[in-house]
Amino acid sequence: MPGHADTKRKPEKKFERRAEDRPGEILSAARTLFERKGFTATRTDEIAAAAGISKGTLFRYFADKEAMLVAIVETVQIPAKDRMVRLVQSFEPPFAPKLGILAHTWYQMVQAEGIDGIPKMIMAEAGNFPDLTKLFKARLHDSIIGMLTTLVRRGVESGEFTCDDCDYSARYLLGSLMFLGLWNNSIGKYADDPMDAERYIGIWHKAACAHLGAPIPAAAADGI
Amino acid sequence: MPGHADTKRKPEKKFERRAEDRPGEILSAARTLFERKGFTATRTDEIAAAAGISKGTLFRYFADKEAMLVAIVETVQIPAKDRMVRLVQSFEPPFAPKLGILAHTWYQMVQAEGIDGIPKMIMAEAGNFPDLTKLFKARLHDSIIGMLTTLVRRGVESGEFTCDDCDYSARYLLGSLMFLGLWNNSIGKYADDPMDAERYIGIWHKAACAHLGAPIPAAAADGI
DNA sequence: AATAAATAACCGACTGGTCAGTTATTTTGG
DNA sequence: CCAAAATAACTGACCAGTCGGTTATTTATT
Repeated sequence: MPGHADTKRKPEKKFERRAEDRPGEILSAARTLFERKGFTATRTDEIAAAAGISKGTLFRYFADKEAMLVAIVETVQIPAKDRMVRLVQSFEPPFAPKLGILAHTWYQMVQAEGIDGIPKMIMAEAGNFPDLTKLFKARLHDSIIGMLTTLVRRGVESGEFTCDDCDYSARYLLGSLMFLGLWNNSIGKYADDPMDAERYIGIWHKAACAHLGAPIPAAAADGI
Repeated sequence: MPGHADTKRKPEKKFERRAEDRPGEILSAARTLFERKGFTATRTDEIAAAAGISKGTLFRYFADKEAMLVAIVETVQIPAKDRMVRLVQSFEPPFAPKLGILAHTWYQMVQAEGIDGIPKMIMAEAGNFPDLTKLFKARLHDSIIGMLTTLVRRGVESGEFTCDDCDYSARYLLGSLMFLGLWNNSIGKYADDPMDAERYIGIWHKAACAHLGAPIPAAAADGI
């Protein structure tokens, strides 16, 4: 039946060999799915389908599912963090308004890069993937905490801030900001109660300045 | 070999019928395991073993695994929340020091009740169990946010606080406090970097007071 | 230039193991 | 003796990762 009297055979390729592009395409597909459904809930078949390849091919390029997430962290999230660190290094006093810039830039960046949901995912899967968790902590969290601690210290040295526990203040600043993404990618998302990012960050900035004893910049709640 | 000439058989009951106590025992076992390993990672066989019964019996008393978690939320977490609400209702100005009492009491309570890790669990599983997520949000989170919003409003009315966005300030206060438990039950736990609760809460209290424009009570960082 | 041989990319059915929930059977106790 | 309680063996769905076989592309040979 198929092809009956059809003499001129259209070769109709079944696939193309595009080894160069595959890893990137796989990671892009995986990132989108991880972001939307979480790590465990994302099936490797789905990643393959979204990347336009078969499941077998997936494992030509990555040892296992976890390796895909590790690659995303390493190729997207860590570079993004590095950009933030460089931005903060360029800051000069007064630092109070810079905190707002920092938060807004961070938020815009994770949105643009499609990595908004990764911290929630890592926290959710921490018990199942301790190695990944340690990677995240060592290569991302520690480095961000260091950056913030330094920023607070510089503010104290310049006389702009007061703070008697810079390390935990940095943890508090990061934590209270991270909460926005954690909430919006879990309960906020699945119980239909997302928080408005600008509004939350506005409060965060105001509270951060107050905590550090700095006068709150007039336009604290404005964009960027 | 076994039993050979042992004529006097010790009946040695295989089980007892204790329908009254089973649900509570099951929930207690489940709570401990959920707390330690998370919801998905906890096997129903483990719960049964910990409760000293067989797996089949588990499903005589609970429709499914999710029902066990729902029951824990309803019988332990919601009552605990109600106690907090009652505590807050009893507060009189000045409210600034009461915020510290609130945070410390909350922390001690969740520790004592063994429900410290539940919010992290709910967030982690939000996508897989939307009904549970909505329950948590409607019966716990909304009610806590309402309580905090009212507290902030009362402070504003009494002239102690300044705040132009009570709702999001309440969300911020709760979120930044919740982060402690989220962190310590995920990355902090599995990457060996738990935060010191007293120290974090001390910072939280100081920042909260600063944000609300209230003088920081002298002993802000002290226990209770 | 045509074709054969070699290689690397790719496919998808399959495996092995896991686990929530079910059921046939046994035990208990009034 | 019988109904409720409990057990233990079972089922069926699920899914990460594998493997034998297939196809596209490159290289070698004439």
